[in-house]
Order: sequence, then structure tokens, then C-alpha cells
Amino acid sequence: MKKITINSVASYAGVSKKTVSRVLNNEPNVSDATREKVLKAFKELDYTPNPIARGLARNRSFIIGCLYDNPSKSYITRLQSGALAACHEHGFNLLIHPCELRAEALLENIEQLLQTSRLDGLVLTPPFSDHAELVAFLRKKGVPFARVASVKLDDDSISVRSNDEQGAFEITELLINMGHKDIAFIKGHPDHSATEQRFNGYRRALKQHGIEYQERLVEEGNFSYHSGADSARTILHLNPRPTAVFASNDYMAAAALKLATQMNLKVPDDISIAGFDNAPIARHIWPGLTPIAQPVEEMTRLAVDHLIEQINHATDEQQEGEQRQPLQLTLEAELITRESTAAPKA
Amino acid sequence: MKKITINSVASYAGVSKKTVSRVLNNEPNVSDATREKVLKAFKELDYTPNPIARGLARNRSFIIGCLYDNPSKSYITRLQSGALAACHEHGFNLLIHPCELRAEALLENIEQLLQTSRLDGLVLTPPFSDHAELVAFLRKKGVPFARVASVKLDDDSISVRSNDEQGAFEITELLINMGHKDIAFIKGHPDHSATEQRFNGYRRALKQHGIEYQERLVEEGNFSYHSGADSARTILHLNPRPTAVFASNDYMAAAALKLATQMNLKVPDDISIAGFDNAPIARHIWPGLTPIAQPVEEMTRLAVDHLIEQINHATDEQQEGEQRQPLQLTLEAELITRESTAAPKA
DNA sequence: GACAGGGTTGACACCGGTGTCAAAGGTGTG
DNA sequence: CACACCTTTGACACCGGTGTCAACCCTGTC
Repeated sequence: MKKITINSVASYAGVSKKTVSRVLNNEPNVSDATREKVLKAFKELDYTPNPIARGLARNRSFIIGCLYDNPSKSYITRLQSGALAACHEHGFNLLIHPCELRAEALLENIEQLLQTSRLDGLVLTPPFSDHAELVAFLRKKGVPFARVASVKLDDDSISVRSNDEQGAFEITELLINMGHKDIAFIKGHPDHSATEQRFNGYRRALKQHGIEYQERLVEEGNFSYHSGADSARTILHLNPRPTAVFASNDYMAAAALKLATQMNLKVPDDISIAGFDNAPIARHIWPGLTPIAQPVEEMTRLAVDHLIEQINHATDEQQEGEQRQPLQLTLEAELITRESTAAPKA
Repeated sequence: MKKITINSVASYAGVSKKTVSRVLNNEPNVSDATREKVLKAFKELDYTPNPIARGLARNRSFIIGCLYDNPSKSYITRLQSGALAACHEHGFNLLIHPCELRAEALLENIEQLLQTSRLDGLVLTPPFSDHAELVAFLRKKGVPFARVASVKLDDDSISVRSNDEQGAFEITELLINMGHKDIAFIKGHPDHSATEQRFNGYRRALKQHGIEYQERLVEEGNFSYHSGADSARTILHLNPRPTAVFASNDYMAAAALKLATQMNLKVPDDISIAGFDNAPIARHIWPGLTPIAQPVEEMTRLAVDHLIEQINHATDEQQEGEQRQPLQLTLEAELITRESTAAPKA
């Protein structure tokens, strides 16, 4: 099969390759007649431009990298699917790069990624979104990036988050309004800034309703199912036992729910359980889990969308002067009620 | 920040850029002294080659594409993680491309992917692994590819699978040996060739143990949780009700388990439930699910590993003569026993 | 009819590497 | 010492596009 290059098209259409390039890029100042000729040549030769050559000339790769380190598979695939939607819309592709937050060679790892792939930009997902060192590193290198679900806001980068504090507040309030007073809380991974936000929301709801905060009801988890099981074991053996458990994500909530069932506790009659995220598992277990739903896919889509716009804008203008358009969006989280929460049995 | 190119290195080291290129690629016929000089220049200038330029010159992108269309998030992330392991080992990156099997524009979609990304190769995962039209298309285009979990073997492509038929046989036999005779079966998606294999294993086990096959016990699903719920609803309302259900994947099994619990049936006392895959959900629900575990990650890793070797080999030798090394591997699936299966209550 | 000014076009260098080939340098043999 | 032969090296074209700039054409105006 013969390769069709810009030169083939040019000679076929009887114009210079530069003119072909102009048509390719929808540049102005090409006469209609010429444009027609070239477009016809495209069709008849079945030509498609070589993105690698274009990338070399423009110093672009048209690839966005996605960084993550997360135990939840559903979270990861939702991130990816949001990122992909935005990428494909703009003719970009997505390269995935899982890596460990705690690895000491993190920056070296990222640097190598950047050098071996010449990415046009990077999406940082939790827990990287609030990694100060990494953010500083990328800024120094001049690599465009966007942050998803970051909490510590600063004012010159793209960041899309959901309102974790408010979400946690609402679900805690739901439990309180049902009549619960002893509400246990399982924290998330300390490296994720959402962990603190959710905890804050929990405490704010208690305070606002005049319920005393009890440290004995709070356990530290790390978002994994396993950590949820460990925390739940402690909580469910407390005496007196709380009447509700709010876990910082659905996996830990699911673990609590499984353990409660194993202990012959009825959910929600003996104990209510609430989660955070609305992962598929929340629907797949029995009883169905009441969570706060975060719009993960939408957050990522928006973040990547703006990232690409920034990239395109920056190269168009060639302004070294850091003409960033800061963008800080906060989407609302939504309470979804299922069977795992109810008023405490009298 | 000044850009370091091969020219900077060349002039710094006092050699030609071709010599630098030779050192980069570990080519022979460079004197030790020269090599030292160049390596020193690499270090001192902190040089890393531009993969886009290299890709243009060699007509390579060092990117592998991964095609999938699967409802199971855990399956997808395991695929990705196996593929990534192999890619990173060889200095490649992974680009993900979910797309719909049934879409009429499938081939156009893939063609565009190939043209816009200049992928070096493609990993086909179920249900694409056995998509005859797609395979023929790629072969015609000369695009290297590897197939994961394909069943219909042919003899000139890379394919890594696990033994679905045998796995289904073993888990069915487990149920039979526990004393079950009325064993319901939920089929998978008809487009996936594994669906037929698992069904075959189920029937072989019945036959080998002299149990009559009953069509009324077989329902058609499509691997999604939802379809499992539908099938389970029919099965659990049969009269007489089977004493065991074997679903073709864990999501459908989980749906059956949830429904059984909702119907106040005790699992496994009233009904045993078995799955296939060993997805995380199998551990996360109560009671824990007995499945056949497929080595998804390992299959994909091996497939991509051989794919990349074929790619590297092909470009080294420049043999148009289709010097493919066919590779057909079958990994064994493993039975994992948890709480959802037991002898039927007398 | 000369000239200014805008739209259209192509020659050519360039992006940062790799492939080809010939020249230069070193060694062993008759 | 002449010669063949192998190793080492660099000049140069090339991969397939894009950016720069000058040349050209056409129109409208004085």
C-alpha cells in the first residue's frame, strides 16, 4: 500500500505543499477554486495527515496524560471516560499513567513521562490534585495542567471540584433528621484533601444540630475496602454501639455493611450506613447504599475541556507571559437515598 | 529554559549529530572514547531525545492502543494495568480507546484512530478479540495486533486466553459434587465468544455426571448487573426452584445474590450461587461469592509483551514477508471457594 | 496608465531525529 | 612499502508536516 503524503496530494492537485497545508488547517487566503481542487485530491487519494510530523513541526503531541493513584476502579474508569470525552471532542488522545503518590521517585517518574511522550498537558486527579510539590514542579516546567477534585484552591490554575464539605454535611444531616445521634464516621486516606472536607462537613452538621462530637466514633480509613472493614470492626464493637455509620466512600461503607450483616445486625433497622460517591457497588449490594453522588465524570470532562482550550490558546498566541485563564468550578454533589438508612429502631 | 536538541549535544561533545544518534541507539562501531564524550554531554546538558522526531524518522509512535467495550469496570482496569506493565517495560505508552462493538461506524472509527494517532499496534480485548471483520481489516491494513481472551483460534496472530470452558466445567462440577442437580445457568453477552465457552463447560460437566440438561434453567444475560437481575428474577421464581445458580460473570452472580436475599432466600442454604471472573465485587458482597478466577491482567500483559516484540522485530528486519511469530497461549483459570456455595439443604 | 494595497501562492528553511554512503584512519598481510 | 580490509566518523538527504517571506495577481484610485 502506497503512502499518501502531503507531497502526493500537492502534485496531484497541482499546487504546492504549503497550499495543501493551508487547506488542512483551514487557513484563510486560499481561493475557493484551489480549496476545491485540494479537497477533491484529499478524497480521491484518501489522504490523512500524519500527526507525528505535524507534532514535530508544531511541537505538539495532541496527547493529554492522566495521572492517578486510586483504589477505586469505578472512580478510575469514570475519570477516564470524562477525560476521553473531552479529548475526543478536540481531536486529542488520552494516555493513562497510574503511579504511586508516595513513591520517592515520583517527580523523576513524571519527568520521564513528560520527556518520553511530549504530552501537551496533564490532568491531575486525587490525590495528585493537591500535591503542592508536583504542582510547583509542573508550573516550573511550564507544563499545562488541570486539577480534578482539588480542594486547596489557588488562583491561577484550572480546577474543577465538587462540594465535598456540603455533601458530607447533607448526608449527616439526613441521618440526624432521621433521629440518629450517635453517628460514627470513617475517614478517608489522609493524603486526599477530600478526606478533610468530608470530615468537616460531618462535624458542621453535628454542631449545627447541637450534637456533641465524640472522638470515639471516628476511625481512620484510607478509602480501600479493606480499611473500611478494619474500621467497621472497631466501630461495630463499640459499647454503646452507634446507630449509624457514615463512611467517606462507598467501598468502606460496603465493607461496614458486609460486616454488620455478618454480625447479624439488620441494616437499616439495627444500624444505618451511608457512603460517599455513588459507585456502582452502592447499587449492587443489599441493602442498597445511601450515598452522596459526586459527578466524577463531569468534573473530569470539564477540567480536560478547559485544559485543552488553554493549550490551544497558548500556542496560538505564543505569549510567554503566562496568559492562563484561571478557572475554578465547583459542582454540586447530590444525595441519593436507598435502603441502608432509616430511623433508628426505637 | 533552553531546549536541548541532538545538535546541542553534538556541538558540545565535538562530534556530528549522527554519532550522537549512534550512541543513543547503542549502535556498534563507536569508539569507547567517543561514546564516553557523548554520554558525558548527555549528563551535563541533561538531554533527552524527542520521541516525536524519532517517531517521524522511524515511522513509529511507541504507542499501543487498547480497544474495549465492556460493562465491568474492574475488568477494564485489570486489562489496562496488564497492558501498561508490558508497555512501560518496553518504553511504550498506552492509549485507551473504548468504543461500541455494535456501532455501525466501528471500522471507520478504528481507521480514524489509527490515522490520527499512528499507533504501532493494537490490543483487542473482548468482545473485539473475535471480531472477524475487524481482524481482517487490521490484517489488510498491516496493523500489528494481539488478541486477549479470544476463543476462535487461528494460527497466525498473537492471542492469549484463559481456559473458560474448563473453568466453567470445574465450577459446575463443584456444585454437582456438593449434591446439586438443578443448576441454573445465566449466559453472558452473545457477542463475547467466552459466553459460548462457559456454556459448553457447564453442559459438559452436567453430561459427564449424568445429569440431564434442562433448557428451562438457562437464561440469557449480557454480563451487566442489570441483565443478571432480570435473569435471576425469572430463575428464582421457577417452580420447582433450582438449588444452585451459576452466572457467567460475577456481576450477574451478584445480582442474583442480591435478589435472593431480597426474596428472603438464604444463600447458600436455600440456594447456592457461583460466578466467573473473581472481580472485587465477589469479595465485597455478603456472602462472599465463589467464582472461577481469570488471570485478566496476566493475559493482557503477555499479549502486549509479545505484540511489542513483534513490532520491534518487524521494523528491525524490514521483512515485508509477514514474518509473524504466531503465539497462542492458554492460561489456566482457578476455582476460588467462598461462602455462596454449599450442599443443598436436605 | 502608474501605482498602492489586499488576497493568493510557492520556494525554502526548519522541527529533531534516522538512514545512506563515502571518506578518513588504523591494522595485518605479502 | 603497497595494498586490502575493517572500524570509525561525518556530510547530506530524508521523514511529513509548518512558518516565513517574497513574488505574483487582481482590483480600485488618481
